[in-house]
Amino acid sequence: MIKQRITERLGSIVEKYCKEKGLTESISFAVEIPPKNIDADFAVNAAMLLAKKIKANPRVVAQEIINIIMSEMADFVDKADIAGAGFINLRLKNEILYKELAAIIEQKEKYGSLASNNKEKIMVEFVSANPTGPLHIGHGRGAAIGDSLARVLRHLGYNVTKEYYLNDVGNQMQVLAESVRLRYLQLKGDEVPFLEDGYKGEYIIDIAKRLISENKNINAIDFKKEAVKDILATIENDLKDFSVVFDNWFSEGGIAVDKDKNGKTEVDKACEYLQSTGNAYVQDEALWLASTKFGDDKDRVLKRSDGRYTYLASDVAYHKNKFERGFTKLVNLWGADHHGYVARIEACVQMLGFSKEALKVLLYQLVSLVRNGKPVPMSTRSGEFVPLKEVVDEVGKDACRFFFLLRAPDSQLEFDLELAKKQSGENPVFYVQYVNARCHSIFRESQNRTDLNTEPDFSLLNTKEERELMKQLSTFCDILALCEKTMSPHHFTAYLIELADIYHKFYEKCRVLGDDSKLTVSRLKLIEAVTIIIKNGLGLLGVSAPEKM
RNA sequence: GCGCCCGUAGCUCAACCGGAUAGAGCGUUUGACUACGAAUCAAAAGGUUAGAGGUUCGACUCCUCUCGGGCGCGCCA
Repeated sequence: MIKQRITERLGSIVEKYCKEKGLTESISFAVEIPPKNIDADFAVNAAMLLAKKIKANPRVVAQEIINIIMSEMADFVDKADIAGAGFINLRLKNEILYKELAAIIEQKEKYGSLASNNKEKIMVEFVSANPTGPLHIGHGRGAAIGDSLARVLRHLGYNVTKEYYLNDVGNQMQVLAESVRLRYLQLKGDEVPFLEDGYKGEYIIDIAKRLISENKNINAIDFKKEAVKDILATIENDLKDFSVVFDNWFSEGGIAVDKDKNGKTEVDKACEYLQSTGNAYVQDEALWLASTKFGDDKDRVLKRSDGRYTYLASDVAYHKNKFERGFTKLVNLWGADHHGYVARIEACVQMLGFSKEALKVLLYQLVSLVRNGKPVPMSTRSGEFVPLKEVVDEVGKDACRFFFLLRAPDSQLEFDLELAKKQSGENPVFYVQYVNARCHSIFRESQNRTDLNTEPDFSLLNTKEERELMKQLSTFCDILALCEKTMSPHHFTAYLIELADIYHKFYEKCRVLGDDSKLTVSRLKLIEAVTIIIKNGLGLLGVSAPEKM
């Protein structure tokens, strides 16, 4: 928030300066956090950029801008000086930090929320794993990223819907049904061979066992329906244990199977619409999507020559449906193995009359598993996959989510199962949670004091450690903005680790419960703000903030 | 063969539109508990940012090429 305000005010100063120098347009400069060895709160590169434009000495330009800053932003800036090639380094007035501290304490969990001015309807679609087996660890990464992103966007005031797209039609469903049926027969004693490409997991046998225990006639059993029912229940439960709850589960059957009064499905209608607008055409008895018109490298089949639709046709109809439900921004979170699909779905969105920006496809790299130094294959059909549930049960939901969000989605993530199972301080989540526990321990201890019935005076918070702490607390909003800009919540893990680091240093140097009542009360307020930010930040990541550990 | 992503400390990874001495955690070494939780802190060691060239005041970041890893290239989902 502070950074944003500084940027705005500097913007008008720079603009004014540009006019004075006869430039027709202003420049876009950056306000940054300087490296740790520099004793300043913010660094501005405007002078260097301007110097280039007006062909002047950057340090001279910097001095001229500093003169304006010192006269126009005296309420904000304590000190401004030139460094290096022409950086303008600013030191904030402490009063600004005190004000921010007060805002955190007053607004609590609402701090940083912009609920009033932003109501855009956003859909975040993620996980969307086929209902053919339990979620594995790769789905977990998508779940953690998607859910946390949704939490961040909600905190920023967007009207967010989390949706799971359910591919409950198609070949794989037949294979699933057949897999269960064959297991059922085998359990009954028939020596039928199993499908080579069938689903070989133990859960298939469990489903068959349940069906046998219900003692129904085999002809009365809808194997597909029963299998999907059990598997979905498992998926939903595993997600719940991972603190992920969807607002909506969208069935592909609803658009590919269900028909309106004219006997048409939504997929039929979407394809007709594309044809009517010249974006789909018939060739070799198949219906093609002219996706090359919007940047794809080849056109794609929507309807095969035998009359069956492809998966893409359903997906077109699905995205059309999303827009029809009033969403103006769609976020799709896909595993990187689907990246070849991005171009064609972006083409679809444009064919449906929306801008390319209305859809954001986020790819996350797959998780590679290591167990005892050996890579673990992860195909759902191999029967050797590692379920999300197994890892969550062993390392805990908090550690698991934090771990997934520790890295940028673009990075391949190596998940060492043996390492993840170690429930020790090696996991950074404990380091962050420990801050909260320590603060609450002090709160409990402070109950024994009778002299704390006085108003805080923030101006007593003037050590280097306290100032660092207040600064870090005040950048919470900047991290929110960064997550929005990059559409990734992972910045919060780094932020919280840094906050924890600063807090622990503060803890060593500044005793909270001291002889001076006024100072004690002020520091109690400071660490109250710390607990608020830790709890908010961890909350955005779907991680708990225990008061005792 | 073509396309997308990645390559940063021993390991796993950060680095906010291109910015200052590239940062954390783990691991290693050495210190610190008779006041709020040592799940902590202080200090040390560890780097030609895969390689080569280019753009510029300035490149981990942008461009070109090479090498290496992952993934994708079907009238499958």
